[in-house]
Amino acid sequence: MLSGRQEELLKLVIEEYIKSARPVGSKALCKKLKCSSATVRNEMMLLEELGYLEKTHISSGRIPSSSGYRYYVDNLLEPKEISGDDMLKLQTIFSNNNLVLSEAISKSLEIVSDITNYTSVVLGSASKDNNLMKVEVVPISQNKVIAIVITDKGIVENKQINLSESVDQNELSKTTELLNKMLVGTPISLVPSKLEFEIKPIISNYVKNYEVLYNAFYEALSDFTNEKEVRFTGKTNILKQPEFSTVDDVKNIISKFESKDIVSKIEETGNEVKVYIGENSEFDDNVAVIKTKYKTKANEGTIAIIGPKRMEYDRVLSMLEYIKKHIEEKYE
Amino acid sequence: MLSGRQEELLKLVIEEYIKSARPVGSKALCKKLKCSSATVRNEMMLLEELGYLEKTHISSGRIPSSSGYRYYVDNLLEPKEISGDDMLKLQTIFSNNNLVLSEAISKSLEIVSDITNYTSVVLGSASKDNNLMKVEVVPISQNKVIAIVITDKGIVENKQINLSESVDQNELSKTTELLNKMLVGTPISLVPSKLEFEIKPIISNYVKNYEVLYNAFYEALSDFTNEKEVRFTGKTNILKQPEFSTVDDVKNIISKFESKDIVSKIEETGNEVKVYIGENSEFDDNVAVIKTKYKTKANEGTIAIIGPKRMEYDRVLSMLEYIKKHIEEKYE
DNA sequence: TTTTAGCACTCTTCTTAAAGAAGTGCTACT
DNA sequence: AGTAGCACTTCTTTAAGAAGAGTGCTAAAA
Repeated sequence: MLSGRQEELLKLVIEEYIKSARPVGSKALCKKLKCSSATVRNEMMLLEELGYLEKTHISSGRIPSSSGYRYYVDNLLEPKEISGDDMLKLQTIFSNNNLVLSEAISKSLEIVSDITNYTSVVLGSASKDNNLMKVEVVPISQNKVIAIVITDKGIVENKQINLSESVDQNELSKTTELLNKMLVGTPISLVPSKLEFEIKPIISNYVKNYEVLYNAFYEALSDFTNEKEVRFTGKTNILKQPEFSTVDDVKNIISKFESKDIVSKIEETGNEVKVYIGENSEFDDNVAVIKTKYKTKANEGTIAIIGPKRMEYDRVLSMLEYIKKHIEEKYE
Repeated sequence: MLSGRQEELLKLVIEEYIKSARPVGSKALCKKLKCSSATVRNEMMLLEELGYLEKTHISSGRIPSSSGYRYYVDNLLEPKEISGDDMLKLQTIFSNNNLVLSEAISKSLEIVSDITNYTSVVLGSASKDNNLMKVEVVPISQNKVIAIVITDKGIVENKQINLSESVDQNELSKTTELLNKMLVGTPISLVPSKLEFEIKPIISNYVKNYEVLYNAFYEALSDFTNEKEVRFTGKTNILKQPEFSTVDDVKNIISKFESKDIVSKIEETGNEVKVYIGENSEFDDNVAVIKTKYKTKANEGTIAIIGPKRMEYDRVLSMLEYIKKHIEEKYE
């Protein structure tokens, strides 16, 4: 357990480092702690032994370690209200009634990204408790049809299908009718198995190209579950941070942004706004990720801010909380 | 006009520089030109005076200037057939009949990007000569409907609409019916004005929420014309090129990739495969862009490869030509 | 027992110098 | 016209020294 002064010191070091991005020396903190630099040094040694502070080299000032930040976020950060300025900017989004959910999310994260110079990510995903509302098959030429699937939450997916032979108009509408009759109201996740085991046996008798149609629907439906859209804003913002000052750092972080498994790395399951620091972020040792899941009736997904470990935690936390709350209220 | 030997020399310098990425000295070319380094130097001076070669400093070897590359591409590049290996890889795409246009394009450019280590861009855009095939309005809750627009080229757009008051089911289907009757077959570009001037007067009498519906359709339709999708592959590939060795170079090029007006910078109007070098590329002084427009019945757009000026022009040219040709044939 | 002053020490950063390499331009010769 | 030779320029690398920042430790003061 840290003493009051040690906590105070840790806090000062971190906040100073967040501002300046350079190691903090003992002298700089004398006045604020009302003691001499020697005393500060002694305390710093202790904090270093405990793993909260580090040195970049033997005679440098101190920088916070990942667990230093961790301690700071968990224990030292007073639950700060969102600042008036920041709130004002976000309000322009949530007071606009013409925006649909995805726009509101994108735009509000854009604001965060702009004013903080960090990078934001939205991981949109259609929630799995969509129910099928309507199926439509529209022929657009001799051997091309479009399968359209609409859910009760207002999500529309479509898939173009090339048929090997031309399909009879009648067969098509019969199929569609049947599909609608049997599928409307079914949770999307159950549709594929229903297609396979309940509908296929009935319909395969009198529709020649059933296989093809089946596949097309299968693909259109899999877009709901598989395809999680990732939207970045301000990918280059984070490069303005002084921690990315070498070519390799920059290349490294950029290629992480582009990497295929970004989804699994960003996706959040918890319901609170959480802070992941460094190694802990699963993303990159040199960044912190603040993220949360949002959940409305129609959708759920993750919103995240990626910044240097030396990040304005309180500010970002309060903004993300504000956004999450308003999204969930407004699009409930 | 350049002498035979001068052309030969220019070609050798460029090809050597493309391989090595370092200034080419006179000694390196003696054997190939069967003369002494002094002679090579004399010719080099001449080529420098003509603006085709440059020095990085007073006693360095030569590197090609933008107009050097230009001359090379326009006059020295024998129209090279695509190499067997490259062709083989691309054939896997075009022999697959399950791919729709946009997938085929993306995947083939992915291949180019992978094997060349340059960055590729696809600028997809629904062609304007889509005709409206079907309009659908699906209510999903009390005061939410989805407007769906389908064209004869198989493009589907949808827009969710929040209605201020709940809409009568009957009114909705009447409206939809009318819209279909009057709009089917209309070129997409003409739909808005038709909506405004022909349909509005008729319908506004007996549908309360006509304004809202109108706006929704308007927005769904504008997605066809406005929204040009930009898809990059291998954004980080180009960073492997040695010309991007300083932080600023990297940051600079990355932020160009992210910039808003990327569309206008990449979009190509010409029908051939064209090469833009350096300043000429409109994109960045340090890159070359090879691009062409593709055009099928349903779509048109631009495909482009962005690489260093020191790019394997012949290879990329032949691959892009191959891709363009096969796309246009296959999806004609 | 806690705090402080003082000092030697370490490591970084900046500047300068010197040595080596690469390659040119020019002159004079073939 | 082509070539050999050489002085010259510039870059790159390495080394060395000086200045600056900040530490850890010791011993004295509170």
